[in-house]
Amino acid sequence: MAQKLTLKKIAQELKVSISTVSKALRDSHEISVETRTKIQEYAKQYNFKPNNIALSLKNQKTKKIGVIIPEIVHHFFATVISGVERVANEKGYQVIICLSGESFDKEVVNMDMLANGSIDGFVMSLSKETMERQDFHHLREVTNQGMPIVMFDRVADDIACDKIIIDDVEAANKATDFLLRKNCRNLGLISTPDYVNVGRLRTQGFKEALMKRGFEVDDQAILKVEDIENCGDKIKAFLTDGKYDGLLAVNELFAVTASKILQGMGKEIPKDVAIVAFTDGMLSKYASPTLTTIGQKGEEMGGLAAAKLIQKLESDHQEDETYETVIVKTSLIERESTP
Amino acid sequence: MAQKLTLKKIAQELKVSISTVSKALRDSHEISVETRTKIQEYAKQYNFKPNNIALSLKNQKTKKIGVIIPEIVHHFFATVISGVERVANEKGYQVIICLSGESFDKEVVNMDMLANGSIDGFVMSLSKETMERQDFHHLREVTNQGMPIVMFDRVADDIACDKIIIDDVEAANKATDFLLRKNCRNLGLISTPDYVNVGRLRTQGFKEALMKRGFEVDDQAILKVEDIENCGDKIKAFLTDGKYDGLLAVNELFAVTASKILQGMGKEIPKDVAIVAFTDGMLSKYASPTLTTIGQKGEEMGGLAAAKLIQKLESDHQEDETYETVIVKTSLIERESTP
DNA sequence: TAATTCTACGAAAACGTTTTCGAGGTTTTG
DNA sequence: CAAAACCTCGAAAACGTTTTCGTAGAATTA
Repeated sequence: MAQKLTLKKIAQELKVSISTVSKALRDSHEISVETRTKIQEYAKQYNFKPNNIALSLKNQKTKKIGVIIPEIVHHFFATVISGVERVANEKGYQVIICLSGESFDKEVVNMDMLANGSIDGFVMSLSKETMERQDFHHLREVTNQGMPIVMFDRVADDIACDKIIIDDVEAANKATDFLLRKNCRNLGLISTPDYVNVGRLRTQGFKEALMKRGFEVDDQAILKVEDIENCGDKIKAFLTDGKYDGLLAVNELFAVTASKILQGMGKEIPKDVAIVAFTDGMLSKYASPTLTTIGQKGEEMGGLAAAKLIQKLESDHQEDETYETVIVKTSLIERESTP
Repeated sequence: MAQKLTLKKIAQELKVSISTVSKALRDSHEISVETRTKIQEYAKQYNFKPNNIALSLKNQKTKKIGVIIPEIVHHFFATVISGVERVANEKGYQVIICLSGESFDKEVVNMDMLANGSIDGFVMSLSKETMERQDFHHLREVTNQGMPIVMFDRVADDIACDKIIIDDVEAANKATDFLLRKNCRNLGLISTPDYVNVGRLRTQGFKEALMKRGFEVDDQAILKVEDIENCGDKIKAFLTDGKYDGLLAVNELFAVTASKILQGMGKEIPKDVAIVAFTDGMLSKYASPTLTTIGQKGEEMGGLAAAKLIQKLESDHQEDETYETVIVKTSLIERESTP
C-alpha cells in the first residue's frame, strides 16, 4: 500500500532539493560522489522509477505508438500487431490498440482520442466503412498536426504518409497464373466489393493474368461477397453449376468455405477443383485438404510499419517530407489444394 | 503543420488568462456569457482538444488499462482483447497491450514499464514461464502500490486480486461425461504439462469423470505435450496403437492435429473415434470434420475482466479489499466430430 | 453614503519530471 | 593576497491542465 515514490519524497527524506535528487539519479557530476551514492542507494532500495506521465509531458513525447485496426480476431491483423509490438518493444516503445470494428465513426473517435497527446504516431489499417466513404478528413487532421501515420494493407492512396502493402495485383496475377499452369481452364474468383482496396486490386490481378494468357474474362466468374459472416449461401449459389476447375479466393475463409461446399457436392480437391487462397493463416494450415495460399506476411508488415514510424519519429527534422510505399513480397505456399 | 493548440495559446490570442479559458471551456458561471461564447467559438473553430498527458498528470489517472498476455496470435487471446477493448471503450478507457511471448522476463519488464504511471490497472494472463517458476514478485509489487489487477485464464492462486476463469475441472468433467454417454469406452486425453493451470485442471476433470463412472484411470492414456509448435510427432506416437475410441484435447490445435493423424491412419471420425476439444475457435468451425468443442467465451471473459477492473478503479475507496473470482460458464458446442 | 454582496476575472499551486542559471564556499592561480 | 576557477547544490521555469483563492470594480442594501 506504500504510495508511489517521487523525487519530491526522496528529497524530503534525504533533506536535499528535488533537483539534486534528479541529477544524482542521472549520475550528474554536478553532485558530489557522496551525495550521489546516498541518493542512488535510497532510490534503489525503495525501487524508485520515474513517472512516465511526467516524462511524457516534459519531453513532449510519449514513447507510445497507436495502432488502429478493424478487428483483432482476424489472424492477419493479429500477426501485424505481433510484428508492431515486437519492433516497438525493441526500441523502447509501447503499443496502444484501438479497434474500429469496421466502423468509420469509431475510427474517427479513436483517432481523436489518441491524437491528443496519448501517442507519438499511428500505425493503421482503414475500416471498410472508411474505404467505402472515401472520407479521410480525420487522417488529414492528424497529419496536419505533424503527427506521422504509417498505413498498411488497407491504405488511402491520396494521404501523404508512409505505406506498407503487398502488391495485390501482382500476387493475384501470380496465383492465377499458377492455376493456369496447373491446367485449370475455368477459373472463378471469390472476392469482396471493390471499395475494399485489396478486393479490387486482387480482382484486377486476376483479370490481367487471364487476359495476358489470352483467356476471356467473364464477369459472371467473379463473385463479390459483402457479408463475410454469412458467405456460405452466396458461395454455394456461385458454385452450384459446377463449372469451375480452379478457384482463387481473396481470403482463407472464403476458400475453406468453398472447399467444403465443393466436397459436399462430391467434388474432389484438387483433382476436380484446385484452390488458391490469400492469407496464410491457421485455417489454411489445418483445413482438409490444406490450402495453397499466398502468404501476407503480417508479422513482417507490422514490423516494417513500426520501424518506419519510429524512424520518422526520431529523425530530428519533421521537415523530412518524403513518403515511401514499401511493397512486401508475397510468396506462394503450395499445399494440398492444388495439384 | 499547425502546432497543437493549448490553453495558453488561446489565452494569448484572446488576451485573457489561462484560467479564464479553462473555465470558459468548462462552461463555468464564473465567466461572463460574452467571454465564454467568444472563447468557446474560438476553441471550436480551431478544434481545441485538451492534452491527455496533462490531464493524466493532473488527475493522477490515465484512463488507460494495461493488458498483458502471452501471445496475440492465439484466437482465444484475441477474443479476450476484443472483449476488453469493447467494454473499456464504452467506459472511456483505452487499452495498452503488451505481449510476454510466454517469457517471464518480458512479462516483468512490461509490467514495470506500464506500472510507472502509464496505466491505472492491469488485465492479464500469465506466461507459461511464470506459471512454471511460480514467481509472482512482480505482481505483488504492483498490487502493493495499490494498483489493481484482474487476472484471467492463467491465474496465480495466491495473489490477492480479482480473477476471471472458466471452471476447467467441471468443463473437462462434462466433456468426458459426454464422450462416455456417446459410448466411448477407451478415452484418451491430450493435455499440456501440469504447470500450465488449465492443463492441470482439465486433466483433473478428465480423471474425476472417469472415476465417478467407475472407469479406471490409466496415466498412459494422458499425453502431456510441451512443445505446441511440433506437437504432431508426439500425438502420432500417442495414437499409433489405435486403442482410443474417444479423445479429449485441451485446445483445438491438438484436436485437429489428432483428427488428421487418425484420418491418415484410416480411421473415421466420429464413427471410430469421437473428439472433443477445448477452445471454440476458427479451426473447430472449419476443420474437417468440424469439431465439437467447449467454448471458452474469450469475449465474455475479457469484457468481465475490464468491467471488474474499471469498477475497482472508480470505486472511491481503495480500501475495498475484497476480491472476487468469477467463473464463466462453458458450453458444449456439438459438431461433426462426435456422434 | 457607507457597508455589503456580486460579478468577472487573474494569480498561483499542484501533478512529477528535467534543465538552466545563479550563488555560496572552497581551491587554485598569478 | 586578490582574482579566478571550481565544486556543490538549490531555485525556478517549463510541459498543459484544473482548481482554489484573492481582488477590483460594480451593484445592491441599509
